Amino acid sequence: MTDQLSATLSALADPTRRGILARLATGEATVKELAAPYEMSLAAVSKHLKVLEGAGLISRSKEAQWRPCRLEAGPMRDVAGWLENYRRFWEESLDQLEVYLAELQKGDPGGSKN
Amino acid sequence: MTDQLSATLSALADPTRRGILARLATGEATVKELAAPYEMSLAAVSKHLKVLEGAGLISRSKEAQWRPCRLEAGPMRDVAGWLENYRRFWEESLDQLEVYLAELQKGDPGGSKN
DNA sequence: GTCGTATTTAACCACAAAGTTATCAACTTA
DNA sequence: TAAGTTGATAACTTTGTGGTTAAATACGAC
Repeated sequence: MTDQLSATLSALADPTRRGILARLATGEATVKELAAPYEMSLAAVSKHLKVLEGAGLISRSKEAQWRPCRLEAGPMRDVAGWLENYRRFWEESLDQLEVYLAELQKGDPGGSKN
Repeated sequence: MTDQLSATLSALADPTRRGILARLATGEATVKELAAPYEMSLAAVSKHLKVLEGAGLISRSKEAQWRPCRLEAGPMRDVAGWLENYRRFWEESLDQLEVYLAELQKGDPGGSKN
């Protein structure tokens, strides 16, 4: 799992980490603040932050004894870009569903035109 | 990792599995065909396919002793949808970069207008 | 310097993931 | 029926992940 895209997807695959990102979308926050909504220990959240930082999804600054985190959405752009390769497939399948539904409504006159 | 989005992201986080999906984007393929590009055993690829199927990213039909796989891109749409929540952040950061570069070119007359 | 707060690190545990080889099952064909 | 092909499954090993508690670090306040 050495490549960047894998690291990003893997970081995003955890609901706790996605929750942290959602919180950071509203602005910077300290580790303690980020940990508040979760029942797990602060150490566990700290590890999640390390994963997110490793994937480049957050950055951390220093401010006295606090280490405020901020969202860095750059890597998500890469994911979105990769997904674009497949957009036509999920749109296509919608199209096919629409075609199917249309055929149903017409009473299927000529059902299989392929 | 019970939720659908986590399952999808986790399935996509593996480069072998993404390779398999890329191959399937060109059309249906059997397990053996999908395994050909990789050095790992057929059993390992079979497990990857199970993960992809579990995430709803592929479907498998039966055809004699073959089990041809096809791409099912539906779950990717959910990922793309989730990512949309963050698009403004990566676009915003690009904007800020552009602003910064523009200021540099102008020789920074009034550098910090915030 | 000591105390309290914020955060990280270390050591550990349980479990899941990714791979292996060997075996089994389903199907086609001779 | 026997043999070959395709694929899945079982048992196992290794490594990674997500969590724990306890100790260490960094800083501000007193």
